[in-house]
Amino acid sequence: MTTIKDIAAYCNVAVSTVSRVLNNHPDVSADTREKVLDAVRSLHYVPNNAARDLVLPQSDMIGLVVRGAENPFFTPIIRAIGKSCEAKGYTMAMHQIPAGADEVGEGAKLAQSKRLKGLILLGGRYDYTQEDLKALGVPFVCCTYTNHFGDLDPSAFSSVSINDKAEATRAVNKLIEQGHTKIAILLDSKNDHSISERRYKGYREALEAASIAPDEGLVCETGSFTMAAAFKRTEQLLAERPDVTAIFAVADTMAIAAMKAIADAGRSIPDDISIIAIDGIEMSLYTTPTLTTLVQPQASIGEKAVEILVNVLDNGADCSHIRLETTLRPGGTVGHVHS
Amino acid sequence: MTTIKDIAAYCNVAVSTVSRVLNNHPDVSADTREKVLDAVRSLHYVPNNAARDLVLPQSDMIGLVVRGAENPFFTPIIRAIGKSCEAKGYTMAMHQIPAGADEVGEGAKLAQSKRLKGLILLGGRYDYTQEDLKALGVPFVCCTYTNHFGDLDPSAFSSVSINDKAEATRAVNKLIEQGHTKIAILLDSKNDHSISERRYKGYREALEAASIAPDEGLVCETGSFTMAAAFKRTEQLLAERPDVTAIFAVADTMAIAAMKAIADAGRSIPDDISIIAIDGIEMSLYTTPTLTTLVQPQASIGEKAVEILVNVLDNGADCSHIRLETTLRPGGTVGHVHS
DNA sequence: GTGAAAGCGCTAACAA
DNA sequence: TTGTTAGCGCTTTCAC
Repeated sequence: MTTIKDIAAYCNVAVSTVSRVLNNHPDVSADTREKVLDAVRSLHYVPNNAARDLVLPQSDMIGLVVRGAENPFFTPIIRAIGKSCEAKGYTMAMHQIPAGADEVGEGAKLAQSKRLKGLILLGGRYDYTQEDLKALGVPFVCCTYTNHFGDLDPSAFSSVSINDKAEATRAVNKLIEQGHTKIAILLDSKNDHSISERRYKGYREALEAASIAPDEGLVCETGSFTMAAAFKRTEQLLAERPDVTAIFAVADTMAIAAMKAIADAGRSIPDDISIIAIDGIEMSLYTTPTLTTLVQPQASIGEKAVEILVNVLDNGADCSHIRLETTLRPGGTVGHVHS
Repeated sequence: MTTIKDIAAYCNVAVSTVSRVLNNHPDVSADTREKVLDAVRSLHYVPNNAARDLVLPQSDMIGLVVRGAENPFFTPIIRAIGKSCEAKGYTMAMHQIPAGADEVGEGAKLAQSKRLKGLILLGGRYDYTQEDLKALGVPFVCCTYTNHFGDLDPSAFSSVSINDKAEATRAVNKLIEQGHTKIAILLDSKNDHSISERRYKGYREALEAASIAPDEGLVCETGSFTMAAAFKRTEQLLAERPDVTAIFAVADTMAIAAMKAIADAGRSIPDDISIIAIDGIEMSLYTTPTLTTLVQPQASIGEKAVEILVNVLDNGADCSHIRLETTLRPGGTVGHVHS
């Protein structure tokens, strides 16, 4: 393995000179610079990041901890975060963890072991406590969620998300407007302390405002965000409740699985069953009919997250919370009730 | 930041003792071990990987370079690779690069800067030259592809993939069996030196074997693997060639986009147009009708890749090439020709 | 069973 | 403009 020492020896200069060239310091003569650069190429030198990280007080890295990276909803957000980091002169280090894992613990480890400057947590829990964050030690922003169930002081963390409850209400209202009253909700769990719980609250509020009595038989918990679970649960719903005329799915993926179950059962969308969701993943543009959904501004979510963090890092700005709005993308899955 | 020095001071032992405890060396008294472990917890110690990597001759890391990670086809493979690495006592370091980027160059950098033991390249090019691999320096395995267009000596690299050409032939034969002769192919490019080119060859062979004259008007190049491009190109095909009765898409995502274009054009699947693809992503289970596709054994692909690499690493085994087979998953998108 | 000390590759004072 | 050197946190001989 080639090191700067080898380069230095090869060029008859000191290691510090090589280091200066490598880091684009100004105080090097053009001659020396060229000589070193040549040696770098011909000796196939590649910097050892471990050594660099070790000596540098901090890296220029922003850590991204993604919880459940198999979720296609995150893909465009991740891309946006990567691009924004680069544009601001930072490097993004992504770390994927399973859907159930502890993003704060992982983030803390990442932050220390890689000397991160800051952290973006994508798709985490809504219930951090002050205690949880003790270990973190660097500024961070919660991306796609905030801290509804924890006891965090809003001035101690940042977040970018939609208003899950309000958007859910808005989605369900679209169904109510069409005359639906037998409206099912398809969710992970009523009390997952995460988006399902928040969106369930919004669903209940919409029903209440329209004086529709809640109906436990229409609350379809799946126990996960997988399409397979959503499919099975929808089959069950259709079998048990022939009176249902509309479904609100808390995620596009679940809605797509539900649409399949509905089609398989020989019912038609939207004539027999209407369906609406929240997310706006690429795939939902290609269902037949096109899924009606509240599209989250995925790129903006990613960009804003980086913006907030960099502002804190570079300018010592205060923490902030951004609530973005969804855009209704009318598809063909919501229609008048026929019953 | 807590270091082993702090722990050592706190416990009144030497740093070497702390290091021994941290690395599970046997020569430490139970007492000392406990004391140190306690300190680790209460001082919130997290090892600094940079320092560890620096001093260790090699890390236990296997690098994974994913080219075009937005492709949902890769998701299960990545998961399998991660799990397998862990099971074999290795750590996976994933590095995502854009669809067009140079995976070998990136891999070489990664390998040297992180002192990787080996490398898995996911979704790379088929046309490496000996020269390209000079820089790499560690054993590697090509995952989902092999070296059809380059000049590599098969004994100098490993690969896990399907036989793209043969599987494409198989897919197209399924259409021919149903009486189709006006069979379009939906692909990135006829000469992308990658899966499109290989699968195009298979398509041509199937036609030839069935004495169907090739028809350039039915070769639909999209210039990318995006769904949007596949959708547009299918619209164009339907407009220009009302005689087409079947489509072979080189990827499930493209097939799903095509199905939407067909439905939007008021044609029915499979009555008017049949469609078959290769991949078997989760989403293709939830289209209506269910997509008929040749399912790649995604988990096995990932597992085999790790197995080969670890075998080379641990046992000095030779490079090897594994060709896996797909499984036909009959859906509802292929039917008899009606014309 | 434990400690002292060398050194991994690199950067950044400080000297020259 | 360049060289010398200390030290980042860690592991690992080599003594004791």
